[in-house]
Amino acid sequence: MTPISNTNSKSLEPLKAVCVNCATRTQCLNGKLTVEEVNRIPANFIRRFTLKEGQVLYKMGSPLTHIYNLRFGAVKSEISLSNGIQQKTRFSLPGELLGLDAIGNGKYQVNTVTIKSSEVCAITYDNFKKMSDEFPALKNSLENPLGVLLNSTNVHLFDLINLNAKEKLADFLIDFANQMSKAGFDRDNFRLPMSRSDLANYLGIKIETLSRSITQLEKIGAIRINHRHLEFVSRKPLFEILDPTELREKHASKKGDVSPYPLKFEKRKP
Amino acid sequence: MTPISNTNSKSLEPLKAVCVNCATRTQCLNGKLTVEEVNRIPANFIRRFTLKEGQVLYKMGSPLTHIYNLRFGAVKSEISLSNGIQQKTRFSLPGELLGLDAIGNGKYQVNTVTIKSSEVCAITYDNFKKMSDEFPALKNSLENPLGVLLNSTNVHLFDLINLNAKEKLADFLIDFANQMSKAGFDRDNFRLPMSRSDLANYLGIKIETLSRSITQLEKIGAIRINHRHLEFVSRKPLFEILDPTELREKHASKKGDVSPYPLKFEKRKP
DNA sequence: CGCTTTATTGAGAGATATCAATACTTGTGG
DNA sequence: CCACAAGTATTGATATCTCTCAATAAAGCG
Repeated sequence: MTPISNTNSKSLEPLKAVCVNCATRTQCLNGKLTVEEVNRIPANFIRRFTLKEGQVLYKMGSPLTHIYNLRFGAVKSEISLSNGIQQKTRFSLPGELLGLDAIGNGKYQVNTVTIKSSEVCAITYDNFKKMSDEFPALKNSLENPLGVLLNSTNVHLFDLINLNAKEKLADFLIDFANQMSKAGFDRDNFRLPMSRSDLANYLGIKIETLSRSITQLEKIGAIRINHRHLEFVSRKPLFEILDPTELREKHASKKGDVSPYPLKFEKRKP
Repeated sequence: MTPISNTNSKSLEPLKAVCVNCATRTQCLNGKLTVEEVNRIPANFIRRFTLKEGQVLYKMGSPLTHIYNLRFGAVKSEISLSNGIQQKTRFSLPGELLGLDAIGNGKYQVNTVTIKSSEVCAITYDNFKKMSDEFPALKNSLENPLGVLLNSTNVHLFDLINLNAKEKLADFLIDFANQMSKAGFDRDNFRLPMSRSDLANYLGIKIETLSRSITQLEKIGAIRINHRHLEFVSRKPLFEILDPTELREKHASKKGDVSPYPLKFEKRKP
């Protein structure tokens, strides 16, 4: 795992072409700019480069330099303590910003490591601020992705406390498939980018427990998993695991505003 | 629990006096403004009011209107699902901003409820943006508290996954005592503002388990608890619970930059 | 003073972790 | 091309921790 500065990074075409045609631009920091404005961004502000699987994008504890946009590939974020303990906090797919964890105190709070070969754009935080000064549309454009990240962290926290192993897995699979779909992949048939070990760690369970949960979901005819290849057979049993009383449909289906929380626990109220 | 709009809220003195002398101003949204600038804030932008214990400041799902600063008291934040399930996500003390959870998608993501009588300042999000336009010092002033909140949520997430009940309690007590101290209270002797039920829910354990953990910490001579009154007898056994190898001292004591993570797990590396 | 709520304690049940054995995958070198 | 080694995943048996259920005690409140 080599830090970014050691990689053979090279900028490609002139910036204009790069950003304007980028598939992830709407989710990127310049998403609110007009095409004309994007073309005025100084070419040297944006660096684009590739990373091989297992390479480190930035390290926990190092000072905030860049904010990144993941264009292709997949990245895991992990807290990494000096005694070797690691906690996976997030799996990121194309279109997602990386580095927001450093906004709070100027240091990155996690390691980010590619889990497949990836392509990333980088802008320095300082240059982004300069852009914010020039383009009013960018004024608060970090607030929103930060807020979105905060919300999704809170959902993860909720799930960790309130779901058992099988439910955690069902919830994760549904959610991750949606993210895959949003990133342009098949929602029902794809390759999981992370190892069992990383996934178990993320879900707060041991790999043996994860393995058993996978077996259970296969036995009820919800999914088929072959190593990292995942196929959804039927989502219905997954939803039933997460919501035996089928409250989900009732509540989620107004205004298409789906609650991020699994509705189970029909039994008792704490 | 009555929403804020139903409370008899009245603004007090003219704004100048209010903000300039406020003990929590440095942590507030206007913390980066000069005294002169603060005095130019339109008086009607800031509303200050009191809430009795158990009153709702804002409700999950309602549209973002205000950002709040807690001046006195204590507030709990909770996810609240339609089937009655609740998850406490945070306990806030004076000086903390409230409402940041709504930045992500324009709706508050939690209920906030006072757990003792409190005093709060409110500014509408729109008016704050107007202020941001006028005062360059405010340009990115939501980014930082958002980032700080994100980081503290990630620490909470780490603890929930990696600590057992006794460790969760020890970690919480040390951390909360520090927050109390920062808010101006005695670090070693104070009244816990939350019920056992709320605390257990926050820690992701049942009240019986919490009660047993309290008993254990009392038996090893770390604390004395009488209902909500907490007294620290010695922090040493608490740190030993969280870090049997005493790595914490070694690593935390350079540059006063204390790691937010408890260092235990000297045994195995996942 | 009784009633309701909140907290503590005990005994047994249940879920996940731990330890251990086996199978499968991938890569290497003869 | 096969044999072997190293890493990864699955499955089984047992241990451990927390939950659940239940009883009791203490505190707050009308």
